[in-house]
Amino acid sequence: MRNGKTTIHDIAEKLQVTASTVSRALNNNPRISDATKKRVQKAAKELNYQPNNIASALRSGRSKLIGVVVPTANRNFFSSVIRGIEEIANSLNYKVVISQSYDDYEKEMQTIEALLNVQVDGVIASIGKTTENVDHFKKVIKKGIPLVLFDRVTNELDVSQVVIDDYFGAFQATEHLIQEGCKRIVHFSNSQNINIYKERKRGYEDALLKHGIPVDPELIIFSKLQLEDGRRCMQEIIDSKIIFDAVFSSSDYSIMGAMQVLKENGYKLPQDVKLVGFGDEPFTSFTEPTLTTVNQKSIPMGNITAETFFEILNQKDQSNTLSKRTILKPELIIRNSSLNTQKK
Amino acid sequence: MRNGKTTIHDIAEKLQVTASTVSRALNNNPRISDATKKRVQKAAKELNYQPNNIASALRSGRSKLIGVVVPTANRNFFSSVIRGIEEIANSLNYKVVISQSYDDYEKEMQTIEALLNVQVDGVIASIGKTTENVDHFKKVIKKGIPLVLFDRVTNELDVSQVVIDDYFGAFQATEHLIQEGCKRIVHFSNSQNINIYKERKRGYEDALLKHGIPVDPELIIFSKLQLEDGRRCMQEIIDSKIIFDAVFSSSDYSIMGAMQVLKENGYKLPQDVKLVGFGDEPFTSFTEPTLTTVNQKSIPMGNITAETFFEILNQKDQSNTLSKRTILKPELIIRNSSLNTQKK
DNA sequence: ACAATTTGAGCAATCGATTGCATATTAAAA
DNA sequence: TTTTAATATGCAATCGATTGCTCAAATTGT
Repeated sequence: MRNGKTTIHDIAEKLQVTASTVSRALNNNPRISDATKKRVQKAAKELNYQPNNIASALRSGRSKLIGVVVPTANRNFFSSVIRGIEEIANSLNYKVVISQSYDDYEKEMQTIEALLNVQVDGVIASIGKTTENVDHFKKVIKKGIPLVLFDRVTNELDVSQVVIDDYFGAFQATEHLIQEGCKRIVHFSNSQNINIYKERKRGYEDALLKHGIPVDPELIIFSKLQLEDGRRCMQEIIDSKIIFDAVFSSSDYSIMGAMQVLKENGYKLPQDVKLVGFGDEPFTSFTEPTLTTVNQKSIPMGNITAETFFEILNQKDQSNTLSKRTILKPELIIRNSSLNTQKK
Repeated sequence: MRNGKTTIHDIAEKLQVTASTVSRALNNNPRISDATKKRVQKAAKELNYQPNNIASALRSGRSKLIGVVVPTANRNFFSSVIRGIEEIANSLNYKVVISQSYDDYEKEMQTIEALLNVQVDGVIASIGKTTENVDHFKKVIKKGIPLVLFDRVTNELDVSQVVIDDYFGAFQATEHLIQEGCKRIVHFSNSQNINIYKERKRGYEDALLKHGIPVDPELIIFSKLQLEDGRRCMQEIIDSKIIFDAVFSSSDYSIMGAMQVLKENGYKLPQDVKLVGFGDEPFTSFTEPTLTTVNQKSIPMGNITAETFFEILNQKDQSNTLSKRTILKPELIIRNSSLNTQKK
C-alpha cells in the first residue's frame, strides 16, 4: 500500500486470504462464497481500493477502452454520436478514446495505429472523406478486435455498420419541396465515391421521378459541400441563368453558403427559392429564414453502434463473427426555408 | 511471438542478448553501445515489433495518456483547443483521451474518476459551468499527477492555467462599439461566479468609463447565455422600453437569439442596433448581417496548454511544481453587425 | 605489466491482477 | 461409514517491459 495505492494484496493480507481470492471475489467469480465476497467488498471499500486497470489489462488482455475515430468532433452530428456511444460504454464500465482524423487519410491511419498501440479493445469509426484505401482498418480486423463503422462506411470491409437511410432522408426532403410546389430543384452533392452522397442523390432523383419531374443533370452540382463551395456553386447557377426554384443540399454548410449568396443577389426566401439542408446542425435554427433540414438521429445512432460493438465483443469468444447492418430512419425537420406558409 | 505479437523477448532471442538489453536499446539508454542499438532497431523492424504500452505502463507507471476534460467537444472553441493539445501531445508520443462533462457537475466528477482509473499521466481540463466544488480536481493533484486548466479556470486550485485575456477582449469589443458611435450598450453576462464572465463584464465597464460613458446596471443582463436566453433577454429589454443602440454579449449563442428577436421586432441591423458576440463560432460568419465577435485563439491555447502540461510532467521528477498562468490576447473579428460602413 | 576505471550487458525482481491447476473442506450419495 | 462429488480457496505462473544491481571485458593510467 505504499504510495497510497491499495492493491488486492493489501486486501488479501487484511483478510488473511490470497490475492487470487480477492481478485475472484471482486470479479464476482462463482467459485467464491458469498460470505467471502461480502468481506472482500467491505475491506475494499474500507481501504479505498481502486483497481489498477493497467495491470488488469496486461494480464487479461482487455483494456476496457474503445477507440472512436471521427472526422471531427466539432460537428453536432459526430459529437452527438459520440455521446450516444459513451452512454452505453460507460454503463458497461468502458472508456471511450476519441480520435479525430480531420478528414485526412494520413491522420486517419496514424490515429488507428495509435489506438491499436494503446491497446483498445475495439474500434468504432466513421471514415474520412479523403480515405480511399481501407487497409488500416483491415489491420484492426486482423488484430482480431471488433470494428464497427457508422455513417461513413465502406463496402470493402465485411464489418458491422450502422447508417441512416440517406436515400429515404433525401427522398423525403425532395418530396417535401415538390409538395411545396417546386419543380426545378437544384441538388448539391459530393463525390459519388462516398456512399452517403450517392444515396442521397439517388433519393433526390427517385423523388423527382415519382412525381413525374425529369432529372436534369444541369441541376446537380458536385463539390466538397463546405460553406464556400455552397457560395460558389450557387453563384455559378445564378450566373448561368439556369431556372430553379429550390435547392436541396447534402450538407447544411453548403446550403448556408447558398442562402447567403441568394440573399446577396436579392432573392426573397423562401418565396423565390426554397431550401433544404441535411444534418440538422444547430445553426440551422439560427438562420433567417430558419432552415429545413434532415436530422440524422445521432444519439440513437451512437447507442446502437455501441450496442452492436458490445455484441461482437461478447460473441468474440465463440468467434462466430457475423456482421450486421443497421439502418436508421432520419427525420425531416421542417422549418421556414421550405414553406409557403411560414410558421413562427 | 505466439499470437502474432512480437515482444522484446523475441528480439532478444533472435539477437542472442537479453530482454533488458533490448529494452534499453529501444529506449536509447546510454549504457548500450550504438552497435547494439542499431542491431536491435533493425531486428525490431524486421519482426514488426510493436511495443506493448500496457506492460510498459504497468512497470514504469507512465501510461502516455493525457485526459482532457471539456464541457463539450461540440463547440468550435473546445474542439480547436483539443486539436491544439493533440498536435503537441502526439508529437511527443502521447495520446489524448477526450472526456465531455456536458457542463454537468456530477458527470465531471465521474469523468475525472474514470480518467484516473485508466491511469492517465495527467489531466487537462476546462471546468463546467455548474461546477461549484473542485474537490475532484484536488484528487488529481493529490495523486501527484499534473493538472492544467484552460479557459474556464478557478482560483481555488494552485495549478497552472492558460486563459485568454477576457478583460481585454471585452474591452476591445466595447471600445469598438463606442467608436462606431454607440452610447447605450447592453451587455449579456452569465453568473459572476464564473471568472471569464466576470472579467468580460469588467472589460465592458472599463471601456465605457474610459470614454466617459456611465455604466448603467439596467443594461447588464444575466442569463445562461444560450440562444433562448438571448431571445428572452432581448425581448424583455425591448418591452421595457429601455433605450439602447448596441448589444455586446459574452456568448455568440445568446447574441444570435438577440439578433433573431431584433429582426422579428423590425429593427434594422446594424443601423438601429449594433451587435458583438464572443467566441467566433463558425455560424457567426453565416448570419445576416455577419457577426462581429471575439476570437479566443483556440489552437494556440491548446498548444500552450499542452506545452505547459509537459513542462510540469518533466519537472515532476524534481518535484518543484511551480504553477504559472499564461494569458493569451484574443482578437476582435470585425464583421458587419457592428459597422456603419458595411464590408462585403 | 598491473591496478583503476569505464563501458556494455546480463540477472532477476517487479509492476498488480488474472487464471489453470491443485488441494482442502464439506455435503451428498451409496 | 466410506466413497463421490461439489464447493471454496490457495499456489504459482503469467502478461511484457523496466530497472537496480552485479559482473565481465575493454580501456586508461602509472
